[in-house]
Amino acid sequence: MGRTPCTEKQHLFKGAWSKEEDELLINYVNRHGVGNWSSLPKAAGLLRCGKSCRLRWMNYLRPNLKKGNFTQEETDLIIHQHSLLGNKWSQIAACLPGRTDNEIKNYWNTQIKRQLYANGIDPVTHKPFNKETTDTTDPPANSQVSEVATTNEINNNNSSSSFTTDGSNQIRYFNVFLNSKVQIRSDGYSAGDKGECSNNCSGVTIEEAHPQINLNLSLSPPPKPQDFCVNPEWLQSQGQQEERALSARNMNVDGGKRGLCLWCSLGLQSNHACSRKDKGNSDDC
DNA sequence: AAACGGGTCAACCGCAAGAGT
DNA sequence: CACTCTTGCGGTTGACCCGTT
Repeated sequence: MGRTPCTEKQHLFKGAWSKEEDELLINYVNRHGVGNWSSLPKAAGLLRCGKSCRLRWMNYLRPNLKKGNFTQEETDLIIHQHSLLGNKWSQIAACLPGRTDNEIKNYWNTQIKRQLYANGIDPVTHKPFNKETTDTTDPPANSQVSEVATTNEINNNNSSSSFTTDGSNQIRYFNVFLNSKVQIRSDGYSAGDKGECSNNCSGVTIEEAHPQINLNLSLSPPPKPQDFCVNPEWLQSQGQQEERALSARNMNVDGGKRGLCLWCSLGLQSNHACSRKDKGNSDDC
């Protein structure tokens, strides 16, 4: 006997939530907390399936949700985390307090992905498109992009001059993200609803704590991806260090203005987040 | 002003994993 | 061990918005 899909249950609403439904759900959760989602609708007087209630609460109604456009730091962090985790939206969301997996997924699919494509970067592998490989959804396992060095390679050499660069934006992209060490939480992964991940990053790098983890950007997920996440402030400081290092070595590989955000450094000034309503976060651009 | 098309995002669907019985 | 139930996740859909023609 199969389970009856909640959508097939009679007398249950679907579609957009009304203000009254929202209030019923909020009032119930405020009084009783989140317990059993399957029994919650009936107890709260809602004609919705538990799944729908949970989704509404998690993605829209729960407190401390951040509304509005993504900041440049958040965007950078999403791309970086995606390069490590792939489409593990919930894990990426855990590193961005107040953001939901659904929100991040939408943002990725509607904006980031398109911009990466436009700039010749495969959003799946985070590598430049291989000229011989047009199927980006399933690149050959042994495909290599000669210009790309792994994080380990870069860190071992401690210099971004270790791989060939013609000063392209793509190389700049990899300098930014591959040189960013990844922090591992000391208390394990427990971000969940509170989005507390970024507050608890310990500052231990993957190389130090998990030397077996392959940081090469690829389709393959890391052995235990939920174990690491990036502190935005720390990532930003790493980016500043990178800028200083490049300056000291006279290696401003983007060939342009210093202090550029990722999008500008990729040559995406015309249509990236800086030109959005939240551009106050990216004055440097 | 209306039609059209592209972008955005809330919500749904199916699946998988884990817990409970 | 087998089955059901619940929860959570990722992919997809469709309504809505907005700019363009």
